[in-house]
Amino acid sequence: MTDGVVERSRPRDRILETAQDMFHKHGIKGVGVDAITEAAGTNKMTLYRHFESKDDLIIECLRATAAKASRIWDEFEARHPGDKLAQLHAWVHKASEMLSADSRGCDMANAAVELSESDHPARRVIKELKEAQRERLVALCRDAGVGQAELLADTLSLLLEGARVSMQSVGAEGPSAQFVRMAEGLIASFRAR
Amino acid sequence: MTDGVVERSRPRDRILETAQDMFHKHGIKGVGVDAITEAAGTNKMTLYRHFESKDDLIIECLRATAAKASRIWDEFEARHPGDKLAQLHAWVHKASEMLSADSRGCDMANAAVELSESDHPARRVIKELKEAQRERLVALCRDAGVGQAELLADTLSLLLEGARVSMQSVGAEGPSAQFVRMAEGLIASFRAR
DNA sequence: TCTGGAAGTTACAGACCGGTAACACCCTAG
DNA sequence: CTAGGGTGTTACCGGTCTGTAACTTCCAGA
Repeated sequence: MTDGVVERSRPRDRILETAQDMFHKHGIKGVGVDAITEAAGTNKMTLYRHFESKDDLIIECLRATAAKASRIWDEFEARHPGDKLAQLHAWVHKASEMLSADSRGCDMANAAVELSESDHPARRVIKELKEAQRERLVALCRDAGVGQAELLADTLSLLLEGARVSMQSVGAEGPSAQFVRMAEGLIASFRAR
Repeated sequence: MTDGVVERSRPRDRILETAQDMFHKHGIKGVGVDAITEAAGTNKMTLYRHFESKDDLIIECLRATAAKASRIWDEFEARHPGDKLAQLHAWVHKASEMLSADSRGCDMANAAVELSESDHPARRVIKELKEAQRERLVALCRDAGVGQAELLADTLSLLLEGARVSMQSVGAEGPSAQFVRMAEGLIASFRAR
């Protein structure tokens, strides 16, 4: 289960899943299309029959990642229906859980770092997806009855983004280890007002 | 003054300065040694006479960047001698200033994202330099008389790291726009205890 | 003025990159 | 059974990458 996703499903799905995994682990510029297709148990021609270019594949991977994240958000609502504050705490808990489980951070943020050309087609996609996530967190904070919901959401957002990138520089014993304490403290402090 | 640093100084210095600039703007994997030497007004052989490899050059660039940052810290002490709280506020102000002036974030964090191989020689250097910066911020918070200095320092650190990476994903109008408000609010809140 | 070392020049090696052409194969729908 | 679309295979293109070899030029210090 390291790199080779060779279950029998349709080649396009295997390529997408494998590419997501490899881009995440090794970075976008650190993985060639040959390596992806080989790990997906197929070949380069099949990749280019399903995706216009590597850039196109990158974009589809980012969309797939965002869709996964969206499903996790749906779980919060399913587990704590109507209780927005509980959902916010679930968000903090889940974020911390994912920090512990994986040290390669956020695919979209990493892609934004790697794809420095300002006109790269993936950049507008990254921006769109990140903005959607931001709005969702703002809405959650607002519905949880917190004053200054935007500010709390943005602060939590920066904290998490920072934790994910700090993990990659200094490891799990660095500042990111205190993420839950920071986030819970902030929520309490904003609610107290 | 975009890329070409062709003033007459010693080739090694020109290469180092140019490489820093180009790695920062275009990413490490986005710049080849040929492009660096050309922009530095020299050639590849000269580069390899002064640096063992591209990896070695990367490491020297990171050290140079950290040295620059260290000089900025020294300015805080020079401008507000003894007044640690003023220095902390100066840190916030300077951080925000640098966020506005540049949207490519922290070279060390970016390098950690790009160089995903866990045994890359630059990784331990990044960790060392980042840990030194963390200790310096912790000391500043402690000397400023803040309770829970470590927690404040780590929170500020994650906020800034997050702001720098968020800037690259969603731009300057995103959550990072509130950095000063967040940081000042945190400092006030920690001091109130 | 002579000399030694630093720097510049050209060419190249060997690997990898994204992307394409041409063709053989297989499996399923009709 | 047959036709056709999806898939696999091989070879290739032009470009870029890090790194090296061999040679020339330049310049400062004795």
